[in-house]
This record gives sequence, C-alpha cells and structure tokens, in this order.
Amino acid sequence: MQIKKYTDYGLRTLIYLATLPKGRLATINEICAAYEIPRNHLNKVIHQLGKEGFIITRRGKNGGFQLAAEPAEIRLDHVIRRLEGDTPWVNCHSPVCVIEPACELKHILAAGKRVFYDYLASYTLHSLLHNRNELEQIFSTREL
Amino acid sequence: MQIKKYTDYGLRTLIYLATLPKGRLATINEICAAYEIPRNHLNKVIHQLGKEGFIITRRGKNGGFQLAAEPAEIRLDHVIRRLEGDTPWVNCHSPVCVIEPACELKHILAAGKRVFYDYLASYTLHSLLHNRNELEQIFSTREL
DNA sequence: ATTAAGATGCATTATTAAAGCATGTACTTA
DNA sequence: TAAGTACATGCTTTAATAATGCATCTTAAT
Repeated sequence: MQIKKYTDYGLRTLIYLATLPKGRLATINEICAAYEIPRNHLNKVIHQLGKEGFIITRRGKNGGFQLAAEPAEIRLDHVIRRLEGDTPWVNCHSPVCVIEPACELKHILAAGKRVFYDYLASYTLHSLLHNRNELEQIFSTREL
Repeated sequence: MQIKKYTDYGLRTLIYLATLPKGRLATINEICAAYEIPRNHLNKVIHQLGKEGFIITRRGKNGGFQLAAEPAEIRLDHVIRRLEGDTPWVNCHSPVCVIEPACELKHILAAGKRVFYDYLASYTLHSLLHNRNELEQIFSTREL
C-alpha cells in the first residue's frame, strides 16, 4: 500500500515545472539532475504526463515540456489516479476467490478508494506550492 | 496500490470464522481447503491474527481458532491496518527526495490515508456477512 | 546535414510479496 | 506418559512487478 516511484516522479516533475517562470520549458535531463533520479524511468513518466494532458511536450532541438494548465487547475486526484493506474484495491480474481459473488469486501474497499480520491480532489498542484520560495531555493542551489 | 494477498487471506479467514456456529474451532487446513490457498502463507496470517487479538488460537490436538469477539466488534480498519502494515503511502526517503523538507505531498497523502481508514471504521466483520446464507452454502458445498 | 530533444520498445535488475520447507512447542487423549 | 495433532517460528526459495538500462526512432531547430 504505497504509491509507485513512477507516480512520485510524476508529481515531483509537476512541482518542478510549477516553480519555473511561465512559458519556460524544462527538459528530462534537467529534472533528472534536480532530483537525482534515473533518466530512463523519468522518460516514461514524462511521456505519460504528456499523453494525459498534464504537460505539453515539444520534441526536437530546444524542445522540452511545460505545464498544460495553471497549477490550481491540476488536481492531485487526477494526476495520481492516472499515473498510479486505476485498478481495484483488492484483487478478487487471480487467484479466483470462491466467495467472490457473495463478498461485500470489494464494494467497501471500492467506496474507501473513492473517499480517498474525493479527498485528494480538494487539492491541486497549487496546494503543493505552499513553500514555493523554499522549493525554488532548493532547485537553484542544486544547479551549482 | 492494492492490499496484499496476506491481508486478503486474513479477511477471508475472519469471514469464514464468522459463518461458523459460536464456539466451534476452525483449523488452518480447513481454511486452506475452503479457499484453495497455500497453507504456508495462511499459517503466518493466522498467527498474526492471533497475536493482534482478532482470533483466539489453541494449539495441540483438537486445537484451532475462533473469533475473539462478536463480528460487529471487529472493525475493518483495525484488521486491514494491522495486516497491511501502517507505513506512509509515499516514501520520501530511500532514495532521499531533495525537496522533502519543503514538500506538502506527504501531509496530503497522510490525510488521505486517514480519510480512507476513517471510512473503513464504519464497517465491521458483521458488514461482510450481509450474504451470510450464500456464504455458508458456498463453504458447505466445498466440503463435499 | 547536424544536433538536441522527446518517443518507443525490449532487456535486465532490484525489490518485495508469496510460497515452500523444516522443525519447535503446546495440548489432548488413549 | 507416549503419540498424535495443531499452531508457532525461522529460514529459504520462487514469483510478480516495479524500476532501471539500453538501443533506436522520430521530430524539430539551426
């Protein structure tokens, strides 16, 4: 019961982008360096962030990516749901559970999951920028 | 983002026990047979269920285990929290995250986790017995 | 053309859950 | 009190999946 690094990396990327001046593109290498995370994995995360419409990517020389919307418009439940994958939190098949047709558990856990994401829906990328100055400082010192 | 089979097996065990006449002991072999799950893994689950006080175990010949309380007294949040382990849903260390001191994410996810378990707190083992007759029928036909 | 960026697919490694195995300990009953 | 049966415990092995690595393709600017 923990979000994947994959999802974590995606959120970190969005946080990084949100601290940049509007219109400025970041690159995968830049983010890797800032967080000291492996390029290959981040590569896939960035790709999905683009596919899902959270960022706008641009290929080719001088390419990169930027937020596709204002931080306050990017909801955490959306981001996490997409990156994490939206499968049930209990697996009643594989292997098959014999009481599955009579079992209430899946419904209760599904509702619990809904409650969790409903809560996250009250937060956006903007909510993660509370300490924006401190964040910017961390990133700037890392570029030395 | 999915509960472990370990936790699942624990819940299934409690459901099974709840369908038995009061005072009747079940054995690990019995539960393995009912659900067709591996004895070795279930072994550990049962042990923890006992340690946590959800069931009362008795060793030796004619031993076995039974619920330690009424189904309505056994809360799902308690069971799942214990079996699943109660670690944060995001790992900010290992590897270290450079923005950790300035990052709000962990607090938001911790609150989301709380909301999830608070929701589960409104359900008990009794809530899982809605289709008790059907459950009993499934178990009885499996014993043939 | 050349270069720099993301896109894509496949292979490998690392992590952790799941399962297996062997043996210990407690308790019942003949 | 000996035998048998059930849970307890620790260690090992396997399986599943996330994470990472690598090679190459595509796109766009210069």
